[in-house]
Amino acid sequence: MTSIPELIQRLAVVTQAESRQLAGSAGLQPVHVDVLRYLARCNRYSNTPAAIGQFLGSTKGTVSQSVKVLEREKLVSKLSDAKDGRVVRLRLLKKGRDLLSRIDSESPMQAAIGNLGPDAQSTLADGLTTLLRNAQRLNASKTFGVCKTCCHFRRLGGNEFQCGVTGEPLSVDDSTRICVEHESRPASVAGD
Amino acid sequence: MTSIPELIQRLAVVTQAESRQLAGSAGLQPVHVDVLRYLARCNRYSNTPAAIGQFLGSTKGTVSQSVKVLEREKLVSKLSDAKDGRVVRLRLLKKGRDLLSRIDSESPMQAAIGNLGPDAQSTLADGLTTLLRNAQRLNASKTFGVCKTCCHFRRLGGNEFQCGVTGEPLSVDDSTRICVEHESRPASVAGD
DNA sequence: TCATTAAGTTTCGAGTCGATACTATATGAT
DNA sequence: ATCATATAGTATCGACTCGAAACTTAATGA
Repeated sequence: MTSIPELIQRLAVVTQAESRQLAGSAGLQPVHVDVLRYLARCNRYSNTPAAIGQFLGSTKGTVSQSVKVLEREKLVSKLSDAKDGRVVRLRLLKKGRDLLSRIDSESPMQAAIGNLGPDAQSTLADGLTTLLRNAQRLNASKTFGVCKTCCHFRRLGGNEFQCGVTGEPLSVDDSTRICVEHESRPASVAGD
Repeated sequence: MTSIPELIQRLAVVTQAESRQLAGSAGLQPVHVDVLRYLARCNRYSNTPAAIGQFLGSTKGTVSQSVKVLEREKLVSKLSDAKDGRVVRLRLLKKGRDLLSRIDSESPMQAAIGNLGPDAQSTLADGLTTLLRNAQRLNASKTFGVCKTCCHFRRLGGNEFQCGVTGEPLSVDDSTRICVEHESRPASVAGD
């Protein structure tokens, strides 16, 4: 019986090694793939270098460098925000999207999860979720959840939603995307 | 409900950020701590640069560099093997051991796991173990388990054990240490 | 004895990463 | 309106990782 920290570390090593290999086959570093994956999952408020830095736990300097590489490789494009001239908006280009799906389809880790059986998957997901929430709370790090699970998420009725922070309407698709502004709802249904 | 790969990735980011901070406070990189932790857990057959490389999924060149740093910082010492002049044996020095325990005691992730409750912990450990085994099998990577769970582990009777590969006797302590030569036993008790 | 293999080291180039200094745009208090 | 301050991002530096390749030394085997 191995301890949980050791298991997580092992899993992280395997994941990292796999990521290095898959990213390397495209001439990239693991972080670059992490950035692409984030951009594929985040909502329209969260596609900025600053948000990436918070999501990946790195500084703006590092993010700036990484983005430069991705831009050079035509995987991502920059455009500056219309309202605030300081902020840069990042767009995942087709080449980036294709790269991501290729990588995901070749990932043995993904396959390993698929081999797990639905029950095992859902209990594992539950355990990991609680652990992650705990760790994030103790580390005082952002939760970065999906819109739907945020305390500012308002259901207007039917398939109409609204963000309590910006007041903007949200589509069904919006509601499943990752947001920087995400705040967990005070544990309602989730097991403790 | 977030997907398992995403949960693992989030957990890895939090762990990595935490590790960077804790390692950084000692003037080290995360990898250095990983090496120290491995040396604290491995058995007498497995304290070589080559084994570290396999355990951490990096090349011998990289390991050589990292070990050089650890040696410079007096956290680890080298001595060459008596039987085989090519192999280097690494010893974790007191300063290294102390650093490790300080880091572990300050880790919010450790605390988060502690907050989990015994039942949640054991089901989580089970899920992670199966997932890890699957991933390792698919990645054709070494399992690196503890002696006790190896297919070459022989129980002689009482507290006397033996390694089927080297033929050497193993103590109780030996049997709980990580080994490079580890091979999983063909799934006997472990749940699928 | 000589080729081959294995364990480590060294060096190189691209890149991460934290730190720091910097630019440019927004915001807020007087 | 002005000026201090905060925020988003960029640029540069030094220590380090990492893969690759060349190299050294020691073991192994035909």
